[in-house]
Amino acid sequence: MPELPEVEVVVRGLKQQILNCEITKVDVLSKGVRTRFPENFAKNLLNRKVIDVSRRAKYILCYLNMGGILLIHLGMSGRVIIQQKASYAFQKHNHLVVEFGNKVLIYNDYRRFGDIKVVKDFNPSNLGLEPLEENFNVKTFMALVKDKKTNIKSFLMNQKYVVGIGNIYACEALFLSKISPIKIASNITLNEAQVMVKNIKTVLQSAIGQGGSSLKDFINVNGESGKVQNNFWVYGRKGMPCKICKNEIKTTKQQGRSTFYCPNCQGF
DNA sequence: AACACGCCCTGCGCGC
DNA sequence: TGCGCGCAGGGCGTGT
Repeated sequence: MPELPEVEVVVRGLKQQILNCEITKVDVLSKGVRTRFPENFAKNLLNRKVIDVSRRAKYILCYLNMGGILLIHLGMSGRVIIQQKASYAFQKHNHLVVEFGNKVLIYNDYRRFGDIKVVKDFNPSNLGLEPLEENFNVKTFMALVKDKKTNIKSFLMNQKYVVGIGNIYACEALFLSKISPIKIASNITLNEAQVMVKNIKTVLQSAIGQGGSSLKDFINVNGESGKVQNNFWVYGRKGMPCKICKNEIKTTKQQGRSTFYCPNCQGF
């Protein structure tokens, strides 16, 4: 599911729902997701208060009092849902239930590509620029693409350069920028970089405003779907007419993932 | 070093 | 109706 906008939507929902709330009970319902829950996982969380919720890349960071961060990554199919405790009912693939008095936070993930753990701090050295921050700009973008022999789509999706962009928003940003997904990153011109930086910010920001993209899995903490999927330019539109030039949208594979593009608009 | 690929999982839609 | 196949938004480990 989740790229930057979807994770951001979840983070904002969590802020509204569990900020300053104390963890009153933790139910571990499975062995874990991508990695196993450690022995002391539940005990570590008990009686601690959520003092802030933020996002770094596609990670959700729930800061706890007395130090430490509950770190959640949604993988492909992870969902974080907040419900009234009274209306909670077990669903298949629920892995974790964290109670905050009369509210519960549920982590559900059928593919188990997500990750949940408590960490002391979170400053990974392998995460790149936040695309919505000011230091993601033409200058930093040009510095990054310099010498990169990989194609621009793979570059955009590589979290060590720019974070938060996955398959959907890479396709969408490249389409809006009229750039071929197979263009070699180092061949990006200054003019193209300007257009791309602007479009990446716009696409992500607009998706946040629309509550994210819900293909099949994504819902926010209140169980609601996003709306971006109704407005994709190219993603998922194979064989359909380009919304700009009416030519047929095509797909190709890059690094094992589907790329959607307009051959006419993007020159490929 | 930089890059490509396979794999971790479950579920769904499609063609036969 | 049922089965097998391919495919799905991420990220990591491994190989070249």
